[in-house]
Amino acid sequence: MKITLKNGNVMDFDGAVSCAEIAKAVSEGLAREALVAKVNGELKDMSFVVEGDAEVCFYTVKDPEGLDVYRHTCSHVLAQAVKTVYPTCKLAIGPTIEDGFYYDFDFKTPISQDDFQKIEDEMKKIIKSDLPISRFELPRKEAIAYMKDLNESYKVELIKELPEGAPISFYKQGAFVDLCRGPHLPSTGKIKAFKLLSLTGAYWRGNEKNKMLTRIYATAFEKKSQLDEYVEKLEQAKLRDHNKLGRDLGFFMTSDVIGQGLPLIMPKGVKIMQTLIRFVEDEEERRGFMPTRTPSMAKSDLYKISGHWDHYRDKMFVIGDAEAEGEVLAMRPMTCPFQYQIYKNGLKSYRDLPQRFSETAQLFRKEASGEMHGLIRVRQFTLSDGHIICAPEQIESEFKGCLDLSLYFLKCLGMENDITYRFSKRGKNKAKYIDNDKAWEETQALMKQILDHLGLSYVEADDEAAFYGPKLDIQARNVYGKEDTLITIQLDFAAGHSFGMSYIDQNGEKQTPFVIHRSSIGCYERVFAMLIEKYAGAFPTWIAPV
RNA sequence: GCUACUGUGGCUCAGUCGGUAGAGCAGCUGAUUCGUAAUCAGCAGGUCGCCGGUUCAAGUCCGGCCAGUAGCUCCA
Repeated sequence: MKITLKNGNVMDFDGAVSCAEIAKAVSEGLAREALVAKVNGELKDMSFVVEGDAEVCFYTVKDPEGLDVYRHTCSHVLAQAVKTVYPTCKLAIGPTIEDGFYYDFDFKTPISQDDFQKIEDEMKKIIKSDLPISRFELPRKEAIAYMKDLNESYKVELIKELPEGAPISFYKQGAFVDLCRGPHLPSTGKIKAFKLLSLTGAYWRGNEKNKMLTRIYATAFEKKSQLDEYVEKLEQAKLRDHNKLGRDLGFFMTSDVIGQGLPLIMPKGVKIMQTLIRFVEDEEERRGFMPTRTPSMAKSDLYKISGHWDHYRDKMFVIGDAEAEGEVLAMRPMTCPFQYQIYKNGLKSYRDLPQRFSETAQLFRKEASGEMHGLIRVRQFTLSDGHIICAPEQIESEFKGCLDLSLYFLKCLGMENDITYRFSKRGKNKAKYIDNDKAWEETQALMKQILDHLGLSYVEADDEAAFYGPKLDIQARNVYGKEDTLITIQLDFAAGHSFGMSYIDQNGEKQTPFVIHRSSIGCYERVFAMLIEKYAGAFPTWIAPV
């Protein structure tokens, strides 16, 4: 049978051979270095036996595929070590992630980072023993019984949800067996450099209704020097962290008695934010936006029309008691419904459209207590918000105008190359969104069409839309590589109808306009944070048009 | 909200088995006058996050709360 290698060479074998044997036939070096093989497009263990003609290529720890398998095996070593030290704990899942891997455990008694040394020592023993790793499959019934015997209830749950007919594979190293699709390294001794990084909580299957498990984050590299470099990189990132640097430089502070998510911007910080805000407002005006100044709170009546009362109430600061005072006000989480009132003040002709409103506003959102972070996630924030009320045929050009404006600001800030686009759509849980299937489908299709016309490369994300429409998020990464949204452009298909907005078209007929909800800067505090990190606190003379 | 951790002078941190606070840097004063960040001497500076409990005695033990960090969930 013929084996075609990556370089095009074809090798002949008599009958079935394992990937390891093929590698050995190529060279001793490859046999030593290869960690995993791709056979006809599928990643396989080195022990996988090829039974017919096939295309085979090998990966070492220097390849992304190899490094991924290397880290995944390391997560099994972690699991084995934890099971050895804490035999009563249960295993959940242990995938690789960017820059490392994690494993989720359900411990009988909580552990702390002080226990890391013990676990790392045990991992070193497992690696030193160079345990061979072997794969085996079991039929569903036996697989479930097997994991039940081991009291691994999470694994039982996982097996039960595997599709009918899918192979149920296990990997065994020494006395330790774990349910896993694989592939894995040939033996534990291949791992050279690893480190446990942090200990956190994580819900089983990412659902907050489920039990909170204990997650150990870790990473592994080919060489100790690369590991040290990575740890050093993390240390360096900490020095640029806006939450440290911004406080050190006197840009902002927080106070126990003021509250979570309510940073105080200090004089030096205000100067920078103020310069930025003035620049943005001037540019908006230049591009035909009309400024408004609307209240920071309104009666619940307004939010009932907009849908916030039904879809967003748990995120709002509600003031007053309806029964005692007969009136309930709420701090605004968005400016939308306020500006619509201004549009509605007077009859509009098609000649008036598009109407572009802008406002630098303070918004208030009751974020859950654990979600606040420096200037990135706060309960009161400032944004240059705005709405474009237009005729349907104007949507595309207006959308493009919004994007142009946003990109202009980012360019002035030197961030034009730092951003990514995210097209956020409605998800399966329809209860979270305004109920109108047809409008959702149409609006999402329209938005996709606009994005494609613009030639944007974007990631599509389900179940991340605003409750009233799909959105384009313009995101940037913080110093740790975590993405956050800086600017959004949303299509609000329902606002025209729900607020009774209208205009008279050329035929003298009453029409419902379309609404684009957009921000020039989605959150000045967050942009400020990103700038502190980007420029390590040493701001260039960027607050000048380019 | 959930899990884990943290909270001592402006900053970085000590504080052992409970015996009512300590260092370095910064600051101030003086000396020195050039020391590749940080020369020498002296001085000053603390409701030990807050509230309560145990105790003869709490920074230290226990409970509650507040705030911060990592992550989960959520999100601009």
